[in-house]
Amino acid sequence: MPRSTRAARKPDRPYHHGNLRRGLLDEALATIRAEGVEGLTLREIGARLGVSRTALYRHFADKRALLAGVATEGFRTLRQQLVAAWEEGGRGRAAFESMGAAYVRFAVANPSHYRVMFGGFVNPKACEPELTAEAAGAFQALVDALAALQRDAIVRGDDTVKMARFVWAVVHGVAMLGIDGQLPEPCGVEELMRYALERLRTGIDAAERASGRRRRH
Amino acid sequence: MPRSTRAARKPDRPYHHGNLRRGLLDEALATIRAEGVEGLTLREIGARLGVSRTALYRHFADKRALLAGVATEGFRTLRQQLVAAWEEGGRGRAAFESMGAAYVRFAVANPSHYRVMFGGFVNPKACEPELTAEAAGAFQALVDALAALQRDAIVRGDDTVKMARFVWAVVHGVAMLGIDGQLPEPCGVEELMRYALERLRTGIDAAERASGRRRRH
DNA sequence: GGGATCGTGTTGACATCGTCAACATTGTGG
DNA sequence: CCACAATGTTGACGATGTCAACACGATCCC
Repeated sequence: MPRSTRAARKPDRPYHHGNLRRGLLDEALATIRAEGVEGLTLREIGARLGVSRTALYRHFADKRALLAGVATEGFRTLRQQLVAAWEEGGRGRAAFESMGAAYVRFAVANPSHYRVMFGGFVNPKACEPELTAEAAGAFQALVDALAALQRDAIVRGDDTVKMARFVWAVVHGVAMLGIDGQLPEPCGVEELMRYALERLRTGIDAAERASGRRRRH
Repeated sequence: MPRSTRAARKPDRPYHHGNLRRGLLDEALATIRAEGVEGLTLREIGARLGVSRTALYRHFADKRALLAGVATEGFRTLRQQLVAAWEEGGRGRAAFESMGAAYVRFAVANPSHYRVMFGGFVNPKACEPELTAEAAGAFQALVDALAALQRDAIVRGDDTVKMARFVWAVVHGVAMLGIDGQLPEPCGVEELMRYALERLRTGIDAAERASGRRRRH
């Protein structure tokens, strides 16, 4: 029957449908982006791909597995944007703040996708090794940047991973506030992020700290 | 029929079942706590209360409305614990840090409940005025504490709400990391929180900032 | 070249869920 | 005492995730 206007001269067309797994991930992400995570239904994305409802069970064990795949790709994209911001920004302090802005920008631009990544829809318990690996990769981008800043004595010499977790918490929190609409306007996120980066540097204490209390080792 | 061993001399027993709305909220929270948000089913909590499945539609318009109620109570509890930590801690810097610890403790002790509050299951768009009011109340506790610290010149004189948002983002981010199991051990949250409070005070910059750059107005 | 075999997609069916409409029951006010 | 509103029940419906059985298609092995 009319397999729609597909199935053409594409070289990588393994079997019946041209790379269904790819299409499933794309279509799922599109649906999530349009209608939110709750609006995702397996039957609909099957129909939208011109394929039956249970076809995806040959590529994903579960609905959660599909969501895990979407989350995995989200972490991959996020890492790419973080690394790009870091490298294009000159790998200095400005680049670091550019990373923070890129993080929040990603979250605000793709709120539903971001929620799939962090909303607890996927088991963090190593059920999906690829997911945890990709998430760790995105985090590693932040760790690497912080380590570079430490080498240049721009930031404190604390335990890098611990400091990275702190920074991650800050940007994650700002992104969450922005996504949940708990900020005045949509553009309020960027203003809050600017302020957060400032306070991230100097802290919130009243500015009377002398240069004592140095602890380099 | 055996209405179970209830319906006794309780004074506040408006109609057939003794305060069903209260029971629904409690049972829903218990189920969520035990099986997560996804495991909540209206039929099951009805059965667990010895009541039919559609009984709750007399008290909540929707499943989302029930979840909104659970979230509302979560914000109320959270605010109470925040205020308690602040007041019992002496309303000083130590009390402020105690507030942060209390926040994260609440989130880690009730991860599923916390997720209902922030997981996007409820519309932030003023659909539930009581929910937004209670959430604002919890946030206000933080604003009040920060304002007090500002009066005592313990923290910077920045815009209080903006600084409160920043602090909220930090504790929210730390809590999220802890809930998602992205931290080594369960007790890793408290260690990260301790570190986060330290860096919240002093920032992450290398400690060479002179006392210049003061900006009091 | 022709079956065996595995990968891939389809159909049918089922249990479960949220929700609505209609009905029953219970407490309250005139 | 009786209408009435508040509260709870039953039946039913559409939608959904998922499994079992089957059908098609490519590839491999002799």
